[in-house]
Amino acid sequence: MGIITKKIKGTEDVLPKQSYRWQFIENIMREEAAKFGFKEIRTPVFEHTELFARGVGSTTDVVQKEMYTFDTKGGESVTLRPEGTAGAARAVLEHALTNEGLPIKAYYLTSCYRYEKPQAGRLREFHQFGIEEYGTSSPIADAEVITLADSIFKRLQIKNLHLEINSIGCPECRPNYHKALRDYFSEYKDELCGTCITRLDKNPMRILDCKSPICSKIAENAPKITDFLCEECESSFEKVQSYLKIAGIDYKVNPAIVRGLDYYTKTVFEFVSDAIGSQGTVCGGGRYDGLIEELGGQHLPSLGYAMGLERLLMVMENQGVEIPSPETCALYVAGLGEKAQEKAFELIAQVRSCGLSAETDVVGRGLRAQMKYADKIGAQFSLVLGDNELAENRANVKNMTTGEQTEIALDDTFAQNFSAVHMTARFGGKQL
RNA sequence: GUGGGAUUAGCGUAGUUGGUUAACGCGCCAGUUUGUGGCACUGGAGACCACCGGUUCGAAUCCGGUAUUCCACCCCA
Repeated sequence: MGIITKKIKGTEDVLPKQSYRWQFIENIMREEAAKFGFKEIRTPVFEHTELFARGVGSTTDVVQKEMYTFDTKGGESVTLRPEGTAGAARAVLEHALTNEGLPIKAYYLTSCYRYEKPQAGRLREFHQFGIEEYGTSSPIADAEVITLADSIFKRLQIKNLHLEINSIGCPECRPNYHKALRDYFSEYKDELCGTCITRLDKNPMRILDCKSPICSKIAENAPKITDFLCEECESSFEKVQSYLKIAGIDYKVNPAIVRGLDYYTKTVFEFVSDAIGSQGTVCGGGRYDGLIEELGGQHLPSLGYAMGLERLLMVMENQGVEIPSPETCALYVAGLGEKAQEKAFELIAQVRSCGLSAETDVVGRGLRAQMKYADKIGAQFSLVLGDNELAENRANVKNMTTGEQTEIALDDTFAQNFSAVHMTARFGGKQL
């Protein structure tokens, strides 16, 4: 296959036959977000590289080795967004949205780009639904956004998701914890894996997350963040948990949950599925109270998360969740000859303006082939137009499921009458 | 970036002591006389056997490299 007919590594096409699956979950996300008072924000697919370096954190893997960065003709460095929060935060600052009242509640539904090696549940272009809430430090907000995620998963009929939460402290208490971790792990410096030795300096919390058997063995007895949280962080974490209980959401505190993006503080959480292989995190997020300040704004406590659409779809597929099929064509009009084609063209226009879908032949097929096509696209009704029908100005509308035929006049009342027949067949005569 | 598996028509597959027209199912297109789909039958289109190179009289088949894909590590959604 030549290069021009081959998609770029790590990207996916969503074909016409499949797109309804995406639309299904996207619609649910939009609806649930609206119920919780979140409005969509759309930001550009690329931003100044510096925004991600500052926002996401220049020491993170995402920034260091996974960004699609390039220079424009004007000589500025821009980057395809590797995640959604930085752009949203930038927009909040740029448009001074804080002046419109707090909290600012927004969601996004977009593509993101990371130059990673593709595998199950991981692509280079992938799609996220994300929640952003700026201007609240209250634990009730933490619980609310988690509740929103939970209600989306419920409507998606996803089973066996585990919510794991943790608190990674704030700039007040985290340094103490980092120190304790460094002291502890330094004892084992000879045994730790290579990457963990670098982590010792840069971000010792990541060692807790290491999958190497030796490191994770050592990490078992490492100091726990929960013993180092300051009063503020501790009480906040407790309140988040009590609100989750009120909401009836099961969770597990997992001290090993450490986010890989630098902006997180206090509450962090993940929803994890075991149905899709090793990339099981279907939703991840938490608080980022320092982000807006980091980007040059005033202190504005904030939080949010993102869920991966591809991963969600994979879970649903593996769990056999039934996604309602899209409506099929209500009426297919088969025409015999040019006169009939013209009439067919006129009739389908009439039906469409009545709010129903209608099609006719556009490739010049014979009657039999047209009927086969009508069957293939799942047309609910069909109608054959020939000389007889044109002469009498009447035709039979055929119910493709039952074979039953109903005679309808081919005049201005056609669409109305067809609509009535269609309605009767679909809803058993009950008008909605 | 590291490691393992895979790669034959649109899709799913068959094809080993290397031998000439690469097979099957599904799908697609058309027909089965006269104006009606699903079933059945008939016919047709569609593959330089991922790419490049090597071994050989001869390679889909053996060897090497590249690409892509799947899976795992890393990291994350």
